[in-house]
Amino acid sequence: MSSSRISTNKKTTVACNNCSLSELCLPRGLTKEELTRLESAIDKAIKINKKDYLYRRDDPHQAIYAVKSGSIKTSLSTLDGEEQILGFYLPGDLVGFDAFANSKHSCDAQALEDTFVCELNMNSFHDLCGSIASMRNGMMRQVGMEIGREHQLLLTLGQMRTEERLATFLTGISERNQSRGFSGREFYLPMPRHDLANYLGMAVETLSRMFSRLQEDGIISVNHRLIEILSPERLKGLGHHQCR
Amino acid sequence: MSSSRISTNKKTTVACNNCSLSELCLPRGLTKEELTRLESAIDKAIKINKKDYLYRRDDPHQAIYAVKSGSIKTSLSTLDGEEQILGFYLPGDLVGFDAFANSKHSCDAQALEDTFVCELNMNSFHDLCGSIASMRNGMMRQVGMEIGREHQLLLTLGQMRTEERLATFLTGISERNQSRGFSGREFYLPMPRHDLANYLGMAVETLSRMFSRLQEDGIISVNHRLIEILSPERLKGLGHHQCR
DNA sequence: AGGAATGCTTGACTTAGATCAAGCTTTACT
DNA sequence: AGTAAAGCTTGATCTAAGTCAAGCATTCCT
Repeated sequence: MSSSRISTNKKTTVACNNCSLSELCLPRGLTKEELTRLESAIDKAIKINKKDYLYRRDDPHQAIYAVKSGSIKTSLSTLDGEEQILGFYLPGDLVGFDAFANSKHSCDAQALEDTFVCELNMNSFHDLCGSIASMRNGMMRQVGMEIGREHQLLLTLGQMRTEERLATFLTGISERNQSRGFSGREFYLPMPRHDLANYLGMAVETLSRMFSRLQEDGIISVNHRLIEILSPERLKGLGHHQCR
Repeated sequence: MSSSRISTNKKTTVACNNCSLSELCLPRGLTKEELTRLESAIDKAIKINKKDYLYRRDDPHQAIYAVKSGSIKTSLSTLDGEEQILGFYLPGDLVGFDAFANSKHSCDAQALEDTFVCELNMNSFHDLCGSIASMRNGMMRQVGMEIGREHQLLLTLGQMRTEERLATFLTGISERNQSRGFSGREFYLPMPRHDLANYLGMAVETLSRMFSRLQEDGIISVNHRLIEILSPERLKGLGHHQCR
């Protein structure tokens, strides 16, 4: 009813160097001139409404996206109507590398809540990667981190029992939030139980039971999507399968 | 005893344009001059003995490797001595992208059998990516394919029952062999049951039972590691969770 | 060639987690 | 505001797959 605010795909004027995420999503060591080039190539603060798709499988690869606020999930859908969630992308994360193989996206990317992204279109991407070495390296690093995240998830799905999967996930989110300057002790999960269960390869009921268990054990406190970590040590200790 | 052949890390003189894998591992559309540059940057036919490591976690990122013959498995090891196999790399595949995140390998890469690889060291890699656009694009495509493979495995581990996992795996190997000009009907699996079971997230015993089941159903014929696919259609039909 | 170790298969039994079912709470819609 | 629809939790039951155990086949080593 209120809303004089235009809220769909409207560019705003937040400059990259004022953006709190610049240190996360931009490669370091650009010259002033290079930074200007990068900035001018980026479309800023595009809004994706909750449940809308940032892109869908088979869409042409138009851009790489940086999540500024909100969150995105990527997933594969199967012919029989099931889905497998591949990743959750939070502020500071880059999305869109799945289309590198053949210039078409190979999965869906959907907003879990109203989300703002910055967008670097692929033409500019190619230009910048061609002419700026640190840009190329920064992107390689990002792709490598993406591969690393997926390896971690494979380990989770392949080796861990359900309780350990959840414990590892929560520890990961906590540490991630902390490293971004948010609270690692208390945070909201942006995704519904259904999505988290799918991501962690278990039934919703099992996930719910594991939340309850961790709460009964006094390790966390759960209030719907608000999680408080009471004992980070014990939570982390449940992750037996940490990488050597 | 015999062996006048030196068999360790000895360069041989197979030129890239004579290599049957060139069409697989090289980006298309290089000029003659660019191809020469690439060729001279590549160390050819380095032998990795069975069970030796091509690299280990935390090793510095020295090169990208192309499997010429033999096979490589990559894996994560956990503190409690478990491992999760992340991928099997067969002739024509590229290995080593796991070190993109921080110039150190994030997993182990071990030869399943005596294996020959070609090696493109990272200095040359950076040079070539900087100066040759099609080289850059080819590498991006390869990284994208790597991400796609991992997505597929996540779907397998997250959604499929054990029989379907094996069926999907065998169909994949079969199609891959076919597309490489080998037989899609009959082939040897390069990995022991133990490794395949780990990769597919199940116990060895379960894997063995699933092989037996598929054989009893007349879908495949199993003779240790030699697999013959009797009914590709029925095998593929067991993969309910194909991507939309 | 012989023995040890590794790899694979099959059977019997157990269990972690799925499924089914119900109720309760929060959010969304008109 | 009031109702419908999602979302979440807990309990009871069932089952796919894990574990334990044994035996045979193959490869490796001296």
